[in-house]
Order: sequence, then structure tokens, then C-alpha cells
Amino acid sequence: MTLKELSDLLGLSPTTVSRALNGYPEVSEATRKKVAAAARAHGYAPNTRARALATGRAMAIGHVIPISAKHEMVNPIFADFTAGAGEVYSRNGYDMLLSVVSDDDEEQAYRSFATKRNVDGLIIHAPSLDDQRIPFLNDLGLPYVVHGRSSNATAHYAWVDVNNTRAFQRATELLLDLGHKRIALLNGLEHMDFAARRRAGYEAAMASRGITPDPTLMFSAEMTEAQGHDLTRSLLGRQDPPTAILVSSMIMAIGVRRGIEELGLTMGRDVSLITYDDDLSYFRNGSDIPVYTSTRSSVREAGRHAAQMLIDIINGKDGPTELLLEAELTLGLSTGPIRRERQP
Amino acid sequence: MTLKELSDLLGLSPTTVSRALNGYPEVSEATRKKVAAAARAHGYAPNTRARALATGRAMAIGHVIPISAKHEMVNPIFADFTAGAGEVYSRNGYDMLLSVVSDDDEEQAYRSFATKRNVDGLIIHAPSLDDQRIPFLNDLGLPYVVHGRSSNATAHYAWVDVNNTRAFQRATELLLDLGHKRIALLNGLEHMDFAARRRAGYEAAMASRGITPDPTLMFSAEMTEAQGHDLTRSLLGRQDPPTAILVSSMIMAIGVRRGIEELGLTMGRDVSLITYDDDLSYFRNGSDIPVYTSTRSSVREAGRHAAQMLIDIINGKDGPTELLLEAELTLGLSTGPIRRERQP
DNA sequence: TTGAAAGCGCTACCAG
DNA sequence: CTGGTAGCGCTTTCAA
Repeated sequence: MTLKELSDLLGLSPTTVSRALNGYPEVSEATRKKVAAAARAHGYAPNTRARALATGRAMAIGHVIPISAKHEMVNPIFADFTAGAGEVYSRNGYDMLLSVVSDDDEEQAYRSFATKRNVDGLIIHAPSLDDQRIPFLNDLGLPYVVHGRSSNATAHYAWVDVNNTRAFQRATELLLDLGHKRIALLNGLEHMDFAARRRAGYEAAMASRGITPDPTLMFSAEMTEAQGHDLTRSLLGRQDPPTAILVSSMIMAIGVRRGIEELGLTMGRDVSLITYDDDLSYFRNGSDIPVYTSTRSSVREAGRHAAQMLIDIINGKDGPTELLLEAELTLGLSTGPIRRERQP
Repeated sequence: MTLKELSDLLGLSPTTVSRALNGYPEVSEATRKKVAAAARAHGYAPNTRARALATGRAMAIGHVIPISAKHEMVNPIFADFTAGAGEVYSRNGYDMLLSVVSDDDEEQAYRSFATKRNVDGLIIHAPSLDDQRIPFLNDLGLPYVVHGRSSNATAHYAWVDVNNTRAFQRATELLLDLGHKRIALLNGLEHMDFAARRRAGYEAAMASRGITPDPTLMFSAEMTEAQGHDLTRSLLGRQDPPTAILVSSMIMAIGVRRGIEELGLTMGRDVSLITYDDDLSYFRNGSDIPVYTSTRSSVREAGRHAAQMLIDIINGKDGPTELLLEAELTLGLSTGPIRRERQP
């Protein structure tokens, strides 16, 4: 069913039908009703490609998911963020185009989006401290929103981020409040912006209690199960092991637990573990230690906000182009019972 | 840069340039070379929408990701599958269109893909035993490939699946070989095809040793952390607890571990746990029990196969339309040290 | 081997 | 308020 066929059926011109369907004001209510009814009856929907060609707008948003060739698993965070964005897109008539690329092909993916003109805007993930994609995309001229921030970037860019610094500060404070002093930090690679911020939060909490963090307790590594395991084995094998471990990723935390088990130690007795991961608001903690969780911090929610921001930018609506979501303190699924080290 | 501009630049007609770029045989080698060079130099790429409109082919594949409104987390399996499919699409010039929908809006999503004609084919996930999407899509006439199977479906459909039955049969056999007899099964909802198959594998293994499975040890539930936790608490609180637990999902297994910890029990001593999850081929097991892992079973690989199958179907190439990937025995990340219950 | 021209289905301009 | 018409950028007959 095409517009022409529908208009022939109604004895109207394609012009009028198009206007009626697209809510133009110059159509009489009577014809608009008739047209709408006929469209529904015959299951008419405009051909996206034809409309895109005519309007010059693709009505689609591109998501570029970076993927490491090294470890096969896709960061589940991207899935949740994408799901949230997808809701907003479909509500607004946008399609979502996904491009999964390894780090080296990434620039090519953007360029291809730009020249093929099949998206009106982009979402990019996981920025580094000084992310080169920002100047590159500014040059390209395709609107985009960054999921995360890039602290050292000089150019302006739109972003939606979770307050990683504060989240880690509070997680660390929770452990400090419970009497822990030797707290290990198993962080992601710290050229990534989020990881740098998490470390900053950890250090700030320690500093506020006058504790100088032991550099041999802080690690910046790929967030894999294997890294979690290996680092834990070596940490807990020392003669001065940490009493608590703060981990930046759920997958990594699973490795930490394997390490703890292999050593015959018990979670919450021999050592405590807090996992942070972005979207775990539905977490239920079994220990007697009170923990805060925050729905607002959910990655899905961040995806919704980023999508809306991008749509607004594309349509020239002005609104905020920077959004920091507070993640009060979100503890990950893998967080176990937490040991009270000493009454504070 | 449009085709017209490029052809003007070269003093050729758009027709010839189009033919040269698309590999039509009637173009002379000389002009083809010239055209290719100019296209590269000016960074020309055809406008996807215009081409789609002219050819009637969208050069895009739609993925419909079902999402439960109940638990906010997206099944990571979909992300991995999607990543694999994405590789194949971009190699073949296809875009990937993602549609994230809650279960009730799903039919609408397909219908919308069909009427808007913005995809040439579809991938669908997570079929139930008698999935209604199969007859529906057969009626729609849009080519599709199912990730998984639907045992009770009568109509023909193309699918790519992992051998869930065999995987669970072997996992169960591993525990039986180690002397376990009371093995709990924490399965997904068994109206889902994969879950039904997993249970069948479990039961087959038990039957082959002449063990009648205790129905009070088998559970069919949503694969959430909370379910894993609650079921484990109640299982291990019984006077006849299982000595081993076989779990159908990593997320659920995390809950199982929380349950075990809360009871003050130790993995691999008081109870053993095997997690199965599709794509965990990089798993390293710390115990002394030999386990088999299989790269071929990876979901990412399944995504690649499904994408290729769909592209072949769309282009009328005949080839297999059913593919069963063997997952020798893939143990999940959350699998802990496994207790040798009694020498077999 | 090349080119002219007619669409693909829709929107948007200009008349009426 | 409604309609004719000229594109959007590309492919694809049909002619040369």
C-alpha cells in the first residue's frame, strides 16, 4: 500500500493525504478523519526510505558499540543503555542503527554513517580521558551524544554520565565506616574516563580520613574474570592482605570470588567485597549492612536521557546538553556479605 | 557528494558511474579505474536511502530484542549474538536495525518493519515451545531466522541453535561421574524452548544412570538473581539438601552464590555448583576437575551463522536453513570449585 | 561501451 | 482547504 494507492482509493490527491497523515494544519478535520481511518483500515505506513529521501532526514540514530577483539564478551552495560535509548527512539519515530566495531575500525564507522547519510545522529560510548572521537565528530558535523565524559577534551560536546566519582567515594566511605583501612581497588583501565573518576572517588574518600592509599593495593586492568581472579590470588596471598576489595565491574568480581574460593577463604569473614556496576538498582543485599541503591543511576535510564537529548539536538530544540545522573551508591550483584572490620 | 556531482566531475553520465561502481560488466576497464579513483578521492559513498528506494531492497536487517518489563537487565546473550551478527552484516554491506520491545508490543514491531519496508529480513530470539511468531512471520512474508528452535511449531522456519539438551546432559553426567546423586536443577521458565531442552538433557542423564530425578529438586523460574538466591536458601535449608546445583543462567548463579554465602556454606565443600551459560568459552576453572569448554558454542558464533543464513535466504542462495551448534560442555563463569562427592 | 530518461514513494513548493 | 508538480539520489530499462 503506497500513498498514491491510498489517495486514489479516497479520491484525494497524494498531497492532501500526506498532509493529513503528517498533521499539517491546513487539512479539514473531516478529511483528516477519513484519511486516518482509511490508513488504519488498509494498514498503510509510509515507506521510511522514500520519506527519508524526500525530507533529507534519515529518522534513524546510529549507535557505535566498541568491542574488544581480546575478550569475546560484550559489556552488558551497552545492552542496557541501548534498550533505554530504544524506548525513546520508537516513541519518537526513530529507528536505531547498531554498528558493532572493533576499536580500530571505529573512525571508519562514523565516516560511513556520515557519507551514507543513513542516520541523523550518533551515540558513542566509553570515552577515554582525551578521546579523539570528539574532535573528529565535531569535524564530521553529525550530531552526537557521548555516554560518559572525556575530562581532557577541549572541544564542546554533549554528554550523559553517571557520577562515578561520587559513587566510588561513597562505596569507599562505607568500607571506611566499617573500620576497613586496607582497601584494595580493582579498577578498569585508567585511560578510560570512568575509571579515572572512580579512582579519584576512592582516593578522595581515603584522603578525607587521612589515609594515604597504598599504591600496591590499586590496580588498573582489563575488566575480565581472569584479571579479577589473578589479582585477587596475589593480593590475598600477601602477608599484608587487604581486608576489603572494591571492584569496578561485575565480571571482574566474579573472578575475585573464584580467587577467594580457591584460597579457601570466606566472603564477609576473611574479606569483604563491594562490586560497583552501573545498572544494578534491583540488587538485594543479604548482609546486615545498610546499602543505598539508586534507580536514577540505572544505565537504562541514562540511555533514555541520552536519546532524548540527541533527538532534541537534531531537531534544534534547545535544552541541556550535559547531564550528570547521581548514583547515590549502587552496589553490584556480586557484592557479598560485608564484614564489619572494627566498630568505627 | 552525489552520484550526479561525481559524474559531472568526470564528464560521464550518472549511469556509467553507477555501473562502474557496482561492478557491471559492460563498463570498460579504463573508465572503471578512473571512476573508482575519483570516488575514493572525493570520498563518495552512495546514499543508502536513495539506493534502497530505487532497488526496493533496504540493505538492512532487523533484530527484535524482547525485553521483560519485570527485571530491568537485558540478557547479555543478546548482546553477544548481536555483535556476531553485526560483523557479518557490515562485511556484506547490510545495516543492522535494532528494535527493543516488551513482549506485548512484539507483533507490532514486526508489522511495522514489514509495512515501513526498512528491513529485508529479521532475526528473532528466545522462542517458546510453540511460538506464535513463526506462523505470524510466515504470513507476513518477511524472511527471518530464529535464534533457537520451537519444538512444537508445525510450520517450517529457519533456525540456528546451540545443542542445549546435550550440554545439560553432559553437565549432569559430569556431576554424576563425581558421585553426586541429589542434583538440583535451577532452570529457566520451561515454556521457553531452550529451558525445556535443558531439562530434557538433565533428565536423560539421570535416567541413563537409573536415577529417578526428585521433582522437588527441579525448578522452572525466571532467571534472576533473586530467584537464584531464594531457591538456594530454601533448597539448602532442607534436611535433605542437594549436594550439587546445576544452574541455567549466570545471573541466577550469582544469586545462588549469595544464598550459599548467607548460609555460611562453602562452595565446593558443602555444595557444588555448575552454571551453564551460552557464551563463556574463555572460562578458566580453578578446580582440579577437568571440564570441557567449546568455542564453537559461543553465542557470538551463532550470531555470525544466523546472519549469514539470513543473507543467503534474502538473496535466494540455497543452503542449509537449520544449524545446530554443538556445545560440548560449556561451564559458566560462575561455576565454582566442584566437589568430588564420592569416587565413582 | 555509453547515455537519456523513467521511475522508486514521498514531501514541499506554488497555484488555485 | 486542496491539487499539480518538481524533485530527493539512485538504479535500470531502452536506445544509440
